[in-house]
Amino acid sequence: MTPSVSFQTSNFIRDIVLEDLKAKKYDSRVHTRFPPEPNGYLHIGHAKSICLNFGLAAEFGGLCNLRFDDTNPTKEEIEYVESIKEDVRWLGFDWGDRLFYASDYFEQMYQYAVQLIKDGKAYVCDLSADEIREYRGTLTEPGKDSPYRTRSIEENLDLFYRMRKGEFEEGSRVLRAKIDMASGNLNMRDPVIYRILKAEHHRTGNKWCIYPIYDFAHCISDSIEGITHSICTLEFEDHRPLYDWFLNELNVYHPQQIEFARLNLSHTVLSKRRLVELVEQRYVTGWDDPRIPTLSGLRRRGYTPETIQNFCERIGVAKRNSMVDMALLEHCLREDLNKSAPRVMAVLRPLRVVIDNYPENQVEELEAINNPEDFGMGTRKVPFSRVLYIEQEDFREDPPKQFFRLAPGREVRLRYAYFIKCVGVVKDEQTGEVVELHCTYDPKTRGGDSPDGRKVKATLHWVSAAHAIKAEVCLYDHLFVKENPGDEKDGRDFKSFLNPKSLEILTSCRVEPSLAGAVPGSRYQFERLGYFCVDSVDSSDGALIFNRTVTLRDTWAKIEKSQK
RNA sequence: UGGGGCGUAGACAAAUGGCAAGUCAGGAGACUUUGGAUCUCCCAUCUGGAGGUUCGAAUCCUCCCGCCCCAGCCA
Repeated sequence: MTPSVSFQTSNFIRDIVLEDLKAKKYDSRVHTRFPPEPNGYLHIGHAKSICLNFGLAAEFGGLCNLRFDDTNPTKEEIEYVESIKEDVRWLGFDWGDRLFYASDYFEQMYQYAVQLIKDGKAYVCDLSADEIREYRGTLTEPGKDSPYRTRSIEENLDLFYRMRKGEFEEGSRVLRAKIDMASGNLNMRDPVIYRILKAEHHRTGNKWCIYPIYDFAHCISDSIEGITHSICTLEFEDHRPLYDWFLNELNVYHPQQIEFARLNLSHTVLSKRRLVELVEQRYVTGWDDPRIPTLSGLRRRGYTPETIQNFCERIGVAKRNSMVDMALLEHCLREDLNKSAPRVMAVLRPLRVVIDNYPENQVEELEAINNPEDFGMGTRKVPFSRVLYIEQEDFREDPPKQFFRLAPGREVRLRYAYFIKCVGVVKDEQTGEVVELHCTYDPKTRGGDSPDGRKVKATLHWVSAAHAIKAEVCLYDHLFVKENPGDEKDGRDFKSFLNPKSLEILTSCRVEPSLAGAVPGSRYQFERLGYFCVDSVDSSDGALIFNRTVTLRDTWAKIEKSQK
């Protein structure tokens, strides 16, 4: 449970823990938990919570439990618990032997509910769901007492027991806490704590037909596990009085609930509802589509756990609702990959180049550095020959101002190879499209330096046509064109902001031969283009498929854009 | 019109009555065999607003304004 990223700034939760430690509260223990409901895939918003909870525990020599909040059998599935475990592990955290389920505590919770009844603090209510809503009142008007509120303890005990036995229909009765129907906090107006659900639970099977509601189950689970700091998101702030009420009435160990603002990321969506919609309605290919911010999607896209941990540390933890710029996530990504990804040359949109004065059948093996940020990663050989491919966008017949790359009559460097000069342009007679370039090379510039000290303004990447491997490359862009697609004011549905260019598939790419056999999931920097990883689902030895994780910063693109 | 929160730069975010950190974005320059990386500099006379307390206020007090959450037998 050692986080590979260390903290740099303080946040209010860390401050609370520090104060508690100083005051020797909770016997100086720090024990947190990450409590997902197994009803969906984890996304980067969950990562913020995971990093916070596990990170705090690690920082202060404490413990963090993984606990599934599985109190609603109608929505939860085993598939999700497996994916959640995998994602937490992948992110870099270890819950040791502390994998728990709220359902582990169902019997204890039942006993606690009985205790509340015996103390006159809970009652069985026969009102229908609609009636309960009516009796609850509104935001500005108090509710009114249920006619069943004054049932005797004996009757309540009997009815609750029979609810458990399955004698009643779903929806016919619930157990409610007896608190205050006039409270300004709606959660305190005699909240339901048990409902009848005749559904099979993924862990307890058909043992139960009554299930506790979140508010009751969560605080008790925290209490049983000896949690010290129960960290959750802002929308539960209103539930804290209830969390405290149950634990006080039950007179049991009492953790403290602390709320923080959930993550919002620009140009994407992080709500479970919207993610489900994108997946189920096939706007994306699945939960691991590289364009969505699920952990499985980010993983397939080529993100590293370190990047995500680092990002989560940088965004901080506060109570203010905010929207983090995707550019920050991408910055963390580039920072990480720049240090670790081996460099390689790949041409996405090939333009054929013939070196007229290069011997027809000659092949040279030129030495290339694997990572200029880390010479320990060594060097490799790349083949050079008479016919090459360069990137289409690296040539302009009529170069605009500040375009330093190849143009008729202009000399540039081919990385690790030679200076070449463009001496001829072949066009398609029909379309006028440039289909081939003729160049000459200067043999004295082998390796890329000229003995006479003459300079070139650009260095291009290239591959040898005869040696390159064909590959497919998926180019990804933001899934949404709008910064906050979740803002559906004006009546626009979030899906209307989908970016039609979020995926572009290039099928005629050429990559250098060293990439033969590249293993799925491995990451590379394609020089001058960006970071790419071998797709872990669709790629194979015979047909390499790369996902573009993120582009390199592109100063030229910025200049070009400002020229328009 | 009830209850609970939150307002510091384009985006995040520190500061704990002592003179507005840091990061991203943006701008300028240096360097460069990746227009990458790296380095340097610039980017809040000011903390939603107005008053007040104080030698001193983003921090304390008062009033005002704005934004978010809550009326599931979801979590």
